[in-house]
Amino acid sequence: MGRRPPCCDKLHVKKGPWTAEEDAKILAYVASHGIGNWTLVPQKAGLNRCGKSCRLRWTNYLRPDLKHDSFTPVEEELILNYHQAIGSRWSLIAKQLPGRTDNDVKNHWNTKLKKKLSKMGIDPITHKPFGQLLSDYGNINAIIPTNMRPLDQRNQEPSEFSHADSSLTMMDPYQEPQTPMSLMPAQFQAINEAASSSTSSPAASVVQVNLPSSPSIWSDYLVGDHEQECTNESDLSILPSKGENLNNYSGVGVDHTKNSLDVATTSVSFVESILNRERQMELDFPQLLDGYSEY
DNA sequence: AAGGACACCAACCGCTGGATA
DNA sequence: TTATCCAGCGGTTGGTGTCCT
Repeated sequence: MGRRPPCCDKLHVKKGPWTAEEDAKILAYVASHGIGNWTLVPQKAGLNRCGKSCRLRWTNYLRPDLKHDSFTPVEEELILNYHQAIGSRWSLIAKQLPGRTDNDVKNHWNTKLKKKLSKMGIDPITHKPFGQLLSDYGNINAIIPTNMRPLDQRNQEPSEFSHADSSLTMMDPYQEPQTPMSLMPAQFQAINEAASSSTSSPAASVVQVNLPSSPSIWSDYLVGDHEQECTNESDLSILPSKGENLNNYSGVGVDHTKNSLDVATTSVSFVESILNRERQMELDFPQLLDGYSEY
């Protein structure tokens, strides 16, 4: 690809907060012309703004279908569950929340939900308790093949930092989930398929393993709150029934017939999930790695 | 009352992939 | 096939309001 020129003359366009007058111009333009080529909008609407800036103002603030009130507990729970499942794919998550934009969801996550999880002692990236992450960290040596360790460590078996419970070191990432997520809508299959079809983020490949595996998820700590909030049928309709097999939601090319190992029911660590997943990919798709062997 | 710390969120930046000439 | 344009995306920044000392 050739070098892309700037979308507008950045030195001479206005930046910063939008005025009511500018908003009115965008609204008037969209009302009469609809949404089309945003690069032409500033010129046609009489705005001294970058077209991209106009598009963002419309999509994130002016669109008539947007909600401007605060997030409800149900919306928050959905965001948390989707984030645990597919990572920071804000646009995909926002599509499941009518009236919310990816920017809204992202901001709410960064300012509220991330901190909320941290305060509860849960890592907002992996959605696992910090204590478990620390113990899993001690097991890294145990799951790295000997020939991949630094030379000076190859004769060492699991280090002194290893978790006392050896069952954690041989976890099967495809094991059955032990605890249903309190909110996991039926649309999840679709969203997860969308996530898997995208190549822009590595999250999906990790998520499909990570999603059903943790019995210690954030919502375990919120049962009381959640039960209070979800009192009407429309809320409850999106909940999996008690004991429902959440493998239905984990989709994305995982062969759950691999659950033949009768392993402990404790969860798989984030790192283990990645390493196990990569090993499985090597077995399933050896041709994918052909090109890398030269480097 | 002042001002520093913090929280919130609108807006920007830079990158990517799809469409098209 | 290549170059270009555009929309969409996620990460980051900066302005503003609120709280606390």
